[in-house]
Amino acid sequence: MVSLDDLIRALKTFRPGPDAQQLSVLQAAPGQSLFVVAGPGTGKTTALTLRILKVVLVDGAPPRGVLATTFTVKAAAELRSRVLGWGFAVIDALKKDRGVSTEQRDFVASLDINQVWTGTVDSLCEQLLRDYRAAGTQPPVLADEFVSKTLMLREGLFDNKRHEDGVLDGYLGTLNGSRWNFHAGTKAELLQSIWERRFQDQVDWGAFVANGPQTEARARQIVADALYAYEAALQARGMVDFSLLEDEVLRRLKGGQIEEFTRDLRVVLVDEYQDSNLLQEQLYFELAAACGGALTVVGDDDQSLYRFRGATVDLFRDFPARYRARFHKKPQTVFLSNNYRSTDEVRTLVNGYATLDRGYQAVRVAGKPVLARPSPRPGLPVLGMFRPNIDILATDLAAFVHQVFRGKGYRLADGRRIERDPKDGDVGDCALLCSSPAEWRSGKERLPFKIRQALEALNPPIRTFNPRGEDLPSIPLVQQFGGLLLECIDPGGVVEGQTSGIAPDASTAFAEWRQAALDLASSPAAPIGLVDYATGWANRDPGRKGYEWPRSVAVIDLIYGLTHYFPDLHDDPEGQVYLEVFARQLTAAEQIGSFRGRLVQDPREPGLGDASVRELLRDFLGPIAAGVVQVNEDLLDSFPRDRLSILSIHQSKGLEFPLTIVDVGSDFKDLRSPKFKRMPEDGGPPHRLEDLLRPHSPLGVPARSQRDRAFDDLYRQYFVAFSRAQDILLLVGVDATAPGGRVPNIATGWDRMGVCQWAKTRQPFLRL
DNA sequence: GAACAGATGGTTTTT
DNA sequence: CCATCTGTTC
Repeated sequence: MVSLDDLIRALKTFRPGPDAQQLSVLQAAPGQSLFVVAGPGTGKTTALTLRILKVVLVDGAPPRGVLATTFTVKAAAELRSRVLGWGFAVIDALKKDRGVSTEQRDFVASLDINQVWTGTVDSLCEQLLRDYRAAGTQPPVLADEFVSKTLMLREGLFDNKRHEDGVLDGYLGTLNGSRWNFHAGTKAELLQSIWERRFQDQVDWGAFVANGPQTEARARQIVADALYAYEAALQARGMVDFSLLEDEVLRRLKGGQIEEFTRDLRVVLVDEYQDSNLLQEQLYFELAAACGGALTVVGDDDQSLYRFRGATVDLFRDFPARYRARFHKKPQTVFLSNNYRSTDEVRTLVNGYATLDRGYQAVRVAGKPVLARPSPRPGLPVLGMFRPNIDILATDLAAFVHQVFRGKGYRLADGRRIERDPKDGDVGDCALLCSSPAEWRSGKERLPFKIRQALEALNPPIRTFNPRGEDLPSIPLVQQFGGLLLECIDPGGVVEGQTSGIAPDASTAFAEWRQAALDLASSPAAPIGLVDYATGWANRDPGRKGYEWPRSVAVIDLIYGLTHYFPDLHDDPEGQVYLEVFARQLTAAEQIGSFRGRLVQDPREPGLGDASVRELLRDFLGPIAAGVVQVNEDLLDSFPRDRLSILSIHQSKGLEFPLTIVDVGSDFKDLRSPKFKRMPEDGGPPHRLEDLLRPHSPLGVPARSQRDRAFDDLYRQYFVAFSRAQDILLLVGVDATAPGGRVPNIATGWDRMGVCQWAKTRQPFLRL
């Protein structure tokens, strides 16, 4: 083992050492539980990584005894690369260090940092079920989002025609809050949320079904039936979804069935703890119990954004008390408040924003310090661009971006300039963060659409990157590609016409897709050879004399064959994401269907071929066409350097941009604009779901009203958005919702009492 | 300036 | 479906 000083000396050979706050995270004894409250840009991954290295190098814990989990796949990958990268560098430096004895050198050389376990909770659970099971049993297959959505739709809703049931309809409609846009997909999502919360909140399900108000009794029973059908469908296929997976692992941990794994455990570290739910807390507590309560949690209550997915920020805020109740020891609280990301101006605005609403302070961690800066870092003022309407806003914003990244820079009134980094700066240094990246809302063009148009109209044009901007089934490329797949699999829709169980939305989209494909095929722009290729598939004609069409072909071959005629699907970043959706959904269909994603053609049994087509329509193309399947988060981990990225604030979590543009209200031109996004009057579906299920959970009913929770969520959202900025933060919106405007809006400095704090004092930004 | 009629706008985020 | 906006009329 080496000393802490040795470790820090080694670290300093390639990066600055830890600051005093980070030092207290690594100094604490391995068995000491830590509650690390880390604001944005304060180096929490750094502190976590260093603690891991310290536990291994200084305290001598075997690397395989260290377990570090985070909430997202992206964060897990980052933590892993940091642990390995710094680990190898530190080991390298120690080997060369003259102050280290031969014995110590041998120890260091013997370490295999690779054995440190990093990943998401779900990947941990999956591995535990796979590696530590009773002899002779099969590990369950994990049903990903694609599979579980498809099954919930098919078995939960369409089976027994529950989607036509008036009672269920009314019940889910109330939970949804509005009949607007209320279709099969929405219902399936609500059912899935109830299913997930049941496990996440550890709900006493029997009590929930039996103990509701009399008027709801039948509705609750139908919900229970639907979820049972979904569960049975998973079980029949030997599958588990994320909720069942975690629940099963918790059960086995409690039953001591995974001792082979837990007996080696020395420390457990959890990142992004503010987005944990009760089930996950129980998992962490069980794992920590195996190593004497050596549990370190890191997070930021102000950045908890995933209530709608079951996150309960109270678990983070109340961690010291909850830990004590379980382990009868006190965790040590450490605040990381030195912000290394942003300029003083941005930091000041972020600090002011977190404390602007009195009601919000009650849900924050007690005694949390403001973000500080060890040494001053003055920059340019925070900027605000507000315009009379969205068209002028889009034009002016496009011009601004163009001047900065393709022109001579943008000149402020005082002469200072905003310029791209002269070395390697490009539009990729800038991101537009919105509450939703959708380009359209009820047939109207939103800012992401208008900014795309405006940027493309400039010289030279700037393209945007926004794979989630459009409704997937209505993207022309998706329609053409999907239409060709349809025509190849089921020419003329003959089998489709005889197939039940295709959602009405999917049928409509299918018709559009087929038309788009036919239009493409008959247009002069049709790729050469495409028609012949597709006709070959449609006629099941191998096109060569002496060859026969195989009895069974994998549809993945068709996908790759067709891709050949759509270069955008592999060359264009957005196209790649769309292709991935088709490939993933086909994999899902393979896993749940009986034809394994294959197209069968058997002259002796014509019914078999039709059945394979039916399965592909229902399980492969149907969910994409119905809009149930969305572009997945981890499909877009890197952003093109030469495009303006448009992303939701949720997607931006954990990222930072030199120039961050936040849409604080391009949609809010008058008081008719949606209140739930700016000044809620009551809670939304996630808050209603909490109130519905928490009475039957150990968590108990939430202490705050739905409305207050809705406000809290909005403050957190814009806190995250504003704190992404490194150098320049630019807030954009329409005049009506600018501070002093008449449209109340949390994002422009209003508190929940209806007072605009930013209008009372000097505005915290410079108007452009 | 009040009262009325007809038009308008419109639920988000996702492992 | 409903709150709000806009225009018209007195």
